[in-house]
Amino acid sequence: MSISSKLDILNPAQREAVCAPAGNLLVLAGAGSGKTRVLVHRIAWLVAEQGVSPLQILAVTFTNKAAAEMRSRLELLLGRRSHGMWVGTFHGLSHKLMRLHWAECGLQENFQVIDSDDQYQLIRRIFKEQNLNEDRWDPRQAQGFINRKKDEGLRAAQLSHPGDIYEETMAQIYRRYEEYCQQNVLVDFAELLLGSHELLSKNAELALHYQTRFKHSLVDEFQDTNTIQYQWLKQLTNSAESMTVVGDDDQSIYGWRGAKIENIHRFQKDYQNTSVVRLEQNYRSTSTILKAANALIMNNDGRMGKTLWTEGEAGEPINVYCAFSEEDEALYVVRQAKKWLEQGGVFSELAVLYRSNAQSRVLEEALVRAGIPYVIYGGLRFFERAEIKDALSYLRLMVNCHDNMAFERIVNVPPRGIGDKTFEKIKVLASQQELSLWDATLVALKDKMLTSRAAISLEAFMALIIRLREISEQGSLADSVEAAVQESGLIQYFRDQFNERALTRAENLEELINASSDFASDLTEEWAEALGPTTPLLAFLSHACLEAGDRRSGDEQSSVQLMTLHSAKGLEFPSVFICGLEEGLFPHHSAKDSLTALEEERRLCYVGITRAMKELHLCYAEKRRLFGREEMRRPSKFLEEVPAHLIKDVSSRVKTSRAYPYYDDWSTSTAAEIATKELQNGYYLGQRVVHAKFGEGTVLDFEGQGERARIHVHFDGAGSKWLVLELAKLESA
DNA sequence: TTTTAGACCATTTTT
DNA sequence: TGGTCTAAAA
Repeated sequence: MSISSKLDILNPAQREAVCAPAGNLLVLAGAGSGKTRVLVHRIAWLVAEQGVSPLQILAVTFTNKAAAEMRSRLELLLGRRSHGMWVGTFHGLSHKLMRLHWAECGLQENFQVIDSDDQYQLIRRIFKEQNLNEDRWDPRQAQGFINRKKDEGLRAAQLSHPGDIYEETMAQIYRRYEEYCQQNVLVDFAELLLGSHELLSKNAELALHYQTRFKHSLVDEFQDTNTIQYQWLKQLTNSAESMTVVGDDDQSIYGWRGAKIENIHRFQKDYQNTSVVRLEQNYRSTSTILKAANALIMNNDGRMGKTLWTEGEAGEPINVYCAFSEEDEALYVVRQAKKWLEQGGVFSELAVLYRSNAQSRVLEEALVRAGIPYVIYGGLRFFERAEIKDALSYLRLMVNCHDNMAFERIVNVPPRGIGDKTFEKIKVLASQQELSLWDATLVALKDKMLTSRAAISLEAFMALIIRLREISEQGSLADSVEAAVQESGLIQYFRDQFNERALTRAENLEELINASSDFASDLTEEWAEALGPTTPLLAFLSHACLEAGDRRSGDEQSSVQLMTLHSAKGLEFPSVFICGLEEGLFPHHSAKDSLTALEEERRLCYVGITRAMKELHLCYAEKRRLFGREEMRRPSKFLEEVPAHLIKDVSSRVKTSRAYPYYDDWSTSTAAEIATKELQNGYYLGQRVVHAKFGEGTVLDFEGQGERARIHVHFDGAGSKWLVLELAKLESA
C-alpha cells in the first residue's frame, strides 16, 4: 500500500510533521491548520511507509468525538480497520488498562465507573455520615479538592497539613471517600488515570510490557493535559521511538480545570531533542478574520509564538454591533440570520457563541419569536438524566448487589413503601456490622427487625434484583435492560403520571432499551479490543459513564447553533456571532484581578474568532439586565484589541435614540401575533377568568396537551391552583 | 409522598 | 431575574 500519493495534498509544514523521522516531535498547530489531518497522516505514514505495526501505536485524545474521528479517518486512509491500535481518550484507555489488569489494581472484575454526579452524591453522603455542616463545608469544594489532588497524583495518605483545619478536614473526607470507593468497587474519572498510573508504577514488568509495545505515541490537544495525564503518558512512552504531541498554547482554555500549558514547555525538556514544527497556514478563515485573531492574541505574554495566514481572500470586514440592550443584540442576530437565509444560506451555518449559558435565554426567546429553528448545546446529556441513572442503578445492582450507591438510589424508586425509617435502620446495621446494605437487609429480615410492611417490600425488592440478575445471565444485554426498566415498575411509574415531564421520562427509558440494543449490535466485535475482556452489561455501564451522549438539544436539521465559547472549540462555521463582548461578562469579572485568568479569557476569545470561516459578528450591549438589575455596560477590551481597519460598525442607530426603532424587524411579529403564540387552549397568560367554585383569577401557566392539559390559575379568593383544563370549565372574566 | 414557598446565588466542562 | 435546592406544608 502506498501512502505517498496521499501526502501530496499536504503543505510543506504538514508534510514535515507527518514525515518527521522517529524522535520527539512537538507540532504547534494553529486553529484550522489541519492538525487532525497531520495526526492521522502521521499514523498512516508510520504504518504504511515505515512498516510500523498498528500494535505499536498509541494515540490519545481528550474527547470521544476526537477519538472517533481519528479512528474513522484512519480507516479511510489506510483502507482497513486499525486492529490492535490503541486509539482513545485518556480516560477510555485508562479504563481499558484497568479492565485488563483489575486484579493488579486491587479491584474486582465487576468494578464500576461513576460519573461526577455520582461522585458528588457520594461525597454528600459522607458529609451526612460524618456530621459535617454543609453550611461550613461545601461538598462541591470537597469534590474539587479530591479531584484536584488525584489530578496531581496524590492520595489522601500523602496529604498532611497539621494545624490547617481546612486541609485537614478535606483530607479526612478524601480518606473516607477512598475507603467507600474501595468497599463498593467504584472508580471515578480521576481514579481511572491515577489508578492506571499506579498500576504501572507498581508493576515494573507490566510497565515494561507496555513501554516496549508502544513504540510510537501521538497525543492530541496537548495543551490541555494535566499533571497526572502528563505522568501517565511519560510512563507509557518511556522507551518510545517516536512521540508526537500536537497542541496550541493559544487555544488553552481549560486552565481552570487543571490543564497545564506548561506541559508544552516541559515536554521539550523531558523529551530530549524535540523538534518543533509550526502549522500556521490556515484553511478555514478569511485573512481579515485571521488578522483580527492574530492581533488579539499578540496581547498575551509567554506564547510559543505563531502567526496564522491564509492564501485565501480578505473577505468581508468584521461586523461590530453595539446593541441598545440584550434584546436588541438578540434581534441583530435574528435579522442577520434572516438575511443569511435570503442570500441562499442555511441556518446550520450560523453559530451564536457566548461566554456563559445564562446568555442563551434572551437569544432563544428572540429566535422563537422570529420562528427561526435553533439547536442549543448544554444541559443534561442522555445518560445523566435522573430516570436513566435510576435504571442504570438497577443494572449496577444486577452486576454487584453490594453496590451501596445503587442500592440506596433505587431501594424506594419507584416508591414501594420503604421509607426513611426503615432505610435508616438498615444503614445503622450495615455500619455497625460492616456489611453492605444488601447483606444488612438480609440480616434485618432474618432477625425480624423491621415492620412487616417494610419487610415484605424489601423481600420483594431483593427478589426482583435476583430475578433480574438471572435474566441478565441468560438473555442478551437488551433483555437485561428491558427487564430492569419494566420489571422494576420504573417505566410504569412514569406512565401513570399525567404530565409531560413524566411522559418524556418514560420515553427516555424506552430509548435506553434501544440504546442498549444498538450498543450490543454495533460494538460486539469491538468490545474485546476496546475494553478488554468484560461482559456486555459491564461494558454498557462503563460506556454510559464514559460517553454520556450528546449535549445538544433540539432536533431541527437546519438550525442555528447556540453554544458557549468553550463548547465551540474544535468546530467551525461559515458565520459566527460572538455575543456579550462587555467588560465583566467577557472577559468575565472573575478574571479581573489575575493576569493569567485574563489571558485565558483572551485565548477563549481567540478560539471564538477563529471558528469563523467567512463572516464574523462581534456584539455587545450598552445596557443589560443582570441578576434582575439593569446595568450600563462597557465594551470589552478585546474589541479594542481588534485593529479598527478590519472592523465595520454596523450599529443601526445614533447614540441618543431609543428602543423603538430597533423593533423594525418585529413587523412580522406584531404584538397581536406574540399574544397569539402565547395563547394556549384558548387561554393566554395573564388572562382574567372565572371558575364556578373558586371565583375570579389570573392565568399563570399551562402544562400538557389535549386531555392532559392543565392550567395554573391564581384565584383572588382561593389562592393558586392547577386545574385540569377540560374539567375546570373556566370562563373569561 | 408530593407540592409549594422561600432562600440562595449566579463562569466555562470532558471524562 | 430565574433556576436550583431545601424545608415545610398539604
